[in-house]
Amino acid sequence: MSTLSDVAAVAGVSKATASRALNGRGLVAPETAGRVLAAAARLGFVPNRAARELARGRSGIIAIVVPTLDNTFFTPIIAGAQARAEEAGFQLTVAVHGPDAPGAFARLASQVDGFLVVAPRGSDTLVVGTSAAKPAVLVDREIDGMTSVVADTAAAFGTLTTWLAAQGHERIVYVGGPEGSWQDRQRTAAVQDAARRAGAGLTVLGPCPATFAAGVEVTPAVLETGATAVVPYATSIGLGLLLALGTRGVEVPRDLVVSTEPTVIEALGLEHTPAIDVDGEELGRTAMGLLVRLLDGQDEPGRQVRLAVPVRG
Amino acid sequence: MSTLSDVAAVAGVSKATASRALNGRGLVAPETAGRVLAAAARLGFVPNRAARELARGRSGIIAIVVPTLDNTFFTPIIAGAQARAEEAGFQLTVAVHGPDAPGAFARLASQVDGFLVVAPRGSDTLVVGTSAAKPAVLVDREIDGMTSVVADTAAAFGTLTTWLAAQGHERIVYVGGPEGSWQDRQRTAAVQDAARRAGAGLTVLGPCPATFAAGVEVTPAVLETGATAVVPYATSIGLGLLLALGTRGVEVPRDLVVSTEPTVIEALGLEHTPAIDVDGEELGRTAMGLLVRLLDGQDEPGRQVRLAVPVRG
DNA sequence: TTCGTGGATGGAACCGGTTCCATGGGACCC
DNA sequence: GGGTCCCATGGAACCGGTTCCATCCACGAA
Repeated sequence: MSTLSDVAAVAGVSKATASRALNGRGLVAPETAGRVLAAAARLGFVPNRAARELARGRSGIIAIVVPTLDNTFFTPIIAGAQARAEEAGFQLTVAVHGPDAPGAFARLASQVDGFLVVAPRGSDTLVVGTSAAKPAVLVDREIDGMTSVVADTAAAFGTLTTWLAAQGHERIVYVGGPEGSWQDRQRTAAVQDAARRAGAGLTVLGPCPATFAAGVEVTPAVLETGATAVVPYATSIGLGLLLALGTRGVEVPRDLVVSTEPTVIEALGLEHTPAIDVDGEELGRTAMGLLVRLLDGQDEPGRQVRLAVPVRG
Repeated sequence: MSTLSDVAAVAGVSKATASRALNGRGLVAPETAGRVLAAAARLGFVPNRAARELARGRSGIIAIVVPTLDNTFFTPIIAGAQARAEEAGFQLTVAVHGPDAPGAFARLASQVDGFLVVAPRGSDTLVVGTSAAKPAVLVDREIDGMTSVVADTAAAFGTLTTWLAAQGHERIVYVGGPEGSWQDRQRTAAVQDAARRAGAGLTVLGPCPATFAAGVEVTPAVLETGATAVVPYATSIGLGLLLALGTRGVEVPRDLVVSTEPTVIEALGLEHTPAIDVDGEELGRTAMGLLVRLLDGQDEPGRQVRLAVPVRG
């Protein structure tokens, strides 16, 4: 492992100049910079992260805190954040916050430069309090004063409901998400509003955890309403529904339309089925982008970004 | 943020002694150590990770490299590894290796102390070569000379096949996993062996990517064989099968038995359906445990651990 | 009493970068 | 031609720990 001193020696300059040349800061003669860069390349120089962190007083690590890894809604977010972090020269660590969220934050806070917080549930004050120690960006939820980025699924659910009503569906079911979910509150309101405007009957079921099993379980209740269209909170719930409907001989979408996401439609060859298309990677990427700006002081906390969510009718 | 110097000053000792007391190494008089610990507690001292890394020449970070986060087989492994890493005082970063696996390794290698490698596919030499720079533990795959831990699903698949044959199934289908998968080779061999011994007819389909959509797609081919039992490589494939069978009016398990995992059985209320129960968290925990021992020099590379996988008939 | 021994402690070097500050030299202007 | 200013560069301090080595002290043995 070669060090900065080695590079400096080979290039015939001091450590100080070598450091400046490699970081692109400060003023270095182009010719000198070229020599340093060449030397670094030849030696395969990789800066020692620990030394850099110590000198800069920054860890270069960002933590993304998610409730679980078992929900495929979160994983693309992580992937997107990871990609963007790498571009910006940060490392990402994934922390799963179980029941002991505050404890987990406290332990991490001194180790990282900032947080990406994915906390769909839990009280506002808890989220704010635990992530106050370091700059943080809230993902897919909004709290006043906190920087956040959300997929505007509420609007998408509204559009989708309107579309269903326009297709002649007079009885629609919305299967709600987990208890206390911020997004569920938004979506419920949007769906109710859209149904009311369109004059369609709406039944709201739930709360339901965002799992496959919950979708299976809620199926009888859905059928009981006599509805011709279902809008489930999450893809996992929708899959559970589809599976349970299949075993009951209910044909989709002939007997009942179940809204879902494009990948499911494609996989199953469903037709005449509406879908919303949340780009989780984009969500993660954007959130990380905001956090990097916060850390660089290019942005003040509190900015709220909404990403449009396409609806495919 | 208080530093070691602060702690030393408060305790009335030198930095050297304070360090020794806090790390439990070297010899420190019990009375002195007590004073240092008390001072540290009072000041809320948290050692600066970067400084410690720099001095020790160890980063304290371990990377787990997975092919994707979208497969729920990998995520519990990460969770288990994460838990064990925390116990041992390591941080875990999750790296997703896309097409550029060697590049990803090279960039990471200088930043971390070791690797957990989850590489179900890809050639042996590639895996060995890319992870040779740092101590590594291979997860759910075996390569001579590398430390590894695998869930012995091959044995479980064999047992399961035997059980199916004993239940009277004369025609069985095994839906194979992704092309080049090490586990798939093991499982195929085990299933073939068990079927032959039991005198049951076996059709091997595939290769199939471990996705939901692949399960849907393979369904017609499965039905065509006239088999009464299917053993899919992965849970995701099995779910696709179940879904597609439902839409075709094939009742499970009356018309066709589909082996799966316990959580699916429970969710769907399936009966008379065999399941194998891979404990992903345990896999991750064990792998991390092995890596920690490697890093501490308590173990030589090359140890291979197999975890038994229960079969529920 | 003195020497040897070993445990507790402190001083200081060191890990590998970053950055403040001082210095030197060249170009430009008067 | 001389003075000024600015830019490129180097020296050295510093980030906050760890650890080698020397020192000091107390105790037991000769």
